[in-house]
Amino acid sequence: MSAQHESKTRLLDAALRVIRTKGYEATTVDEICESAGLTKGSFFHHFDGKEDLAVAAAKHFAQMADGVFSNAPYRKLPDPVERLLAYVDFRRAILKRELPEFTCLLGTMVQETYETHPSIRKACERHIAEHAASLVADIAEAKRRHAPRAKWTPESLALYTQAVVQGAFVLAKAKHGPEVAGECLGHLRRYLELLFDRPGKE
Amino acid sequence: MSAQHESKTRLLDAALRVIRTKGYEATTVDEICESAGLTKGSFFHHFDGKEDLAVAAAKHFAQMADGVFSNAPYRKLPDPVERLLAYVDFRRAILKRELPEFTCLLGTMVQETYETHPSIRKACERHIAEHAASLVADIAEAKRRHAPRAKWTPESLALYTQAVVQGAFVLAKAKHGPEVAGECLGHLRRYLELLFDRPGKE
DNA sequence: TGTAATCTACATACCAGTCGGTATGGTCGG
DNA sequence: CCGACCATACCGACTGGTATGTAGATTACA
Repeated sequence: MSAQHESKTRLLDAALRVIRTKGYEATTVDEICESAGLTKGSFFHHFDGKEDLAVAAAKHFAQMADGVFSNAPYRKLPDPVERLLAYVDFRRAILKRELPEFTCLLGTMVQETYETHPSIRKACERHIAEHAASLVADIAEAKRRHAPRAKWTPESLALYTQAVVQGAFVLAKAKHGPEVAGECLGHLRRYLELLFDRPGKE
Repeated sequence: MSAQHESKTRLLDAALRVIRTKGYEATTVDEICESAGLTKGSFFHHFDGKEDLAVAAAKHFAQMADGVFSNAPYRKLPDPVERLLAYVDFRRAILKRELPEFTCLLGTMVQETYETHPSIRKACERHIAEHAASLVADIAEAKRRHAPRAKWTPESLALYTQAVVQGAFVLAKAKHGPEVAGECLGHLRRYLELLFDRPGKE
């Protein structure tokens, strides 16, 4: 069980690396195999094909991300607003690495496949929605305390944070550097401070 | 001059349609030719290759978008804050059409090509930056009037609006519908209202 | 000894780009 | 006005390379 899973995991890890760098359509099965140190025979033993791999890679990516965020130290903060702001700060801190290491596989793949590969699109949709949902409880609690009569819903604000993150990645890729993404997250933080009556430092 | 340009324009228009639907790597030259009602001979007469086409398509898209925004009626509003909010509303109004008709060619292409096709990446970067720059004057004036001491720069806020737009498109593709994008633009509008001391309707 | 995992070599299809050729329309000497 | 010439636009069959996926043999292990 461990050996087989290790190979499958190696292929999935390789898929993350390559697809995040070149996109889904431009990555070849051969390249993933080479990057994983395996051959095509092994690949097609574990996956039905490239599309099946993409769906599995989306899940793999989501599990990895979920591990990172749910174990992050800021999760222990007692106040929901603090946790929310710390989430943004945490995302910002991640931007130090290389572009393919901090950008989102789901956003990358869905842009290419939303009309042509429904199964990939649905996988990306689901995992993005799940990550957004993991913010809803904190947002709902923060709203109850600081903006109970506001018209927006916690769900829409959670999705908005994801839109900012995805858009920040697009701009970072365009500018070939993470700085612009950091500034975007700064604006997102300011918005949250304003919504929840934090007298930001101006 | 007109006949030749018409063919080239037909190819560029076709490229916009196809690439916005399937992404850059998945679109084939043959498909663009067919969609334009021309043949490969004509294609390679007008463009050096697929990459050259992508750069030209980025410019073509930017020119088209520039025409839409600079001629939009809201541009005549006297107050810079009003113009800025109306820009967001205008973007929201555009979301009625089909996904490939309102999403951004530049954001789509740059996600795929940022590491592999520097010339395309640079074209996307430039045209996104130019569009953002077209908002800076209004933002700067609004800031001078309503938030002169705020720490953020007009340039960073302009880029932030583009990040939200790009991110909204990514989510719209994931959910296969424009509604979520509209809600994201609603949050963006609220942020601008808060920054410029508009007492939003809550 | 049988099953899952992996390998090598291959088949099949497709795609970017090429190439020789045709059509059109303008220019210029006579 | 005529006809030789030329440049630009366009055509479509072909090529070389590459991609996904297949098949059958081999290994590892239970």
